[in-house]
Amino acid sequence: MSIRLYDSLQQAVVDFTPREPGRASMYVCGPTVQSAPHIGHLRSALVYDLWRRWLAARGYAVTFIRNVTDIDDKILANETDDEPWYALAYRVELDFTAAYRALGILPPTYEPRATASIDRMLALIHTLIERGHAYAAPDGSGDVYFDVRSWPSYGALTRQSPDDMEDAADAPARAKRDPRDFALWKGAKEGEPASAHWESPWGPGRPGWHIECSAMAARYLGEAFDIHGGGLDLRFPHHENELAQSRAAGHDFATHWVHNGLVAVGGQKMSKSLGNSVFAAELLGEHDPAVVRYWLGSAHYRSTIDFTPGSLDEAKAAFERVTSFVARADAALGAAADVVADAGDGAGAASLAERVPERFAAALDDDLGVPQALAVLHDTVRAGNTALDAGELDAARDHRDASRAMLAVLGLDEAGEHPQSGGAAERALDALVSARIAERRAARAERNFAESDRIRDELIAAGILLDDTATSTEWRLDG
RNA sequence: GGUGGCGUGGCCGAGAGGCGAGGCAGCGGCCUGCAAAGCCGUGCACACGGGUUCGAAUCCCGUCGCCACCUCCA
Repeated sequence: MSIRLYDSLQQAVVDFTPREPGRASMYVCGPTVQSAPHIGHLRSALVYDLWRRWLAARGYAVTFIRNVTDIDDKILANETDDEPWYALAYRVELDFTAAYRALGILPPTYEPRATASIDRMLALIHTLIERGHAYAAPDGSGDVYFDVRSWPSYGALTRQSPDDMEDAADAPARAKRDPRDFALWKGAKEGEPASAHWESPWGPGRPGWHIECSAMAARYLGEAFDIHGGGLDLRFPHHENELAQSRAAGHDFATHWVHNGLVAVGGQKMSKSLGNSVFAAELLGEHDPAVVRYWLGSAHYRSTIDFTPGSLDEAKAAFERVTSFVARADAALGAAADVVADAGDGAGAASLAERVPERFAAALDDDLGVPQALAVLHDTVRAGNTALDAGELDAARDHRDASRAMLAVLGLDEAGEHPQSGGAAERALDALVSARIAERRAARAERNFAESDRIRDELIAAGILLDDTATSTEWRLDG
């Protein structure tokens, strides 16, 4: 029952083999905080959140590092007179944090910013030069490049040979030995703010994009760790370059490489030039975040998921099928139970995997098969509803508890709470609605159906749906 | 030019040689005063053409179409 995952480097589904028994270390490429988060960012974060939760549920003590790239060409390009680059980066980082939080993405063990590890990057660059895999540009620019030709296995991750690659557009203009060489360090240029420059042996400048991840992964996870994750679009050049520079520096680096599929919009790639980006703020503002989470998880993590106008409506219907069963079972069984445990770290959560059906666990063990796991969840819901219909409360309780545990593993558990059980506003609403329900029941008892239907229609118009059971009437919001 | 992926019922979306995952929508039924919710039933799906096999959506060959990456990308 070991966990299996698709390793991009080996290009095969392999057993997850932690370096230390019982521990799992993950490094995930976080965002460059240049502009507002979109659904692609959300999906990526969600994928690794699900991996992390499942590893934790399986009893691993997970160390999860996700970086923030807070110094970069594009961040500098987006600064204004009123907002310096670092303020922009920080503001956008807060947007990301808010979106992650809304979606129920657990905070990483640590979230390092690139600008806080410049010294580690410089040390790594120094090592690469010493080992003959990097060189300072001879043109006085202050740039330092990785020497692709000095590293024979360059291209291993994406199975490309440098000879077959298209030349970098900027290659001829720079003092590179090979057009494929990439910048480890970028010398300061005219017009750049002094606050974006750090001292180095090659003069003032700032780090290239890729070196930060190599440096921060080593800093917080060590020179070798278990899983490196990121979006499919980062495979090349970013991850290829990370791999090359870390290995060339003598680090074993990641054992496994995991890449998540991208999000398309109406079948098209989402891009700034097409102007079809769907931003986190609009998505989370217009839809229940739990529904967004359900939708983003409903396709396998490695496949492209397509956002279409009806996507979330369908996800909402499917998800509410589950939550309404849990609510229905709670109402029938009395007080809610106590099933949900913390899924974020290994402690106390190990038994969570034991509370989910075996088929559910097997699906997640097999390269995080969330779609198959959701099928098990829906099967459980059907069985639970059948048990409730038959008045088999013990069976219903088992199915409800199993459903709760599955929702917890998927990070969807908070959304399953009864709306009536919340804060003061909800208690007030419940009191008002319950009064109307009592009036309707009285009307029904007198077989005054015109009146009872009028009350029901009035509530529907207010966005409140009624469910009659044999003994009572439950209400829910038409969210 | 190089590398990787995809094409499954009205829609979404798993699976990977032999009982038709699951969801949404539809239709029929049960329940209900009527609804809603729920339950039961209902689909002869795997781009196309060959081949291998007792048996192919799944393996092989070819064809067509779509997509991603090749130094901005989650």
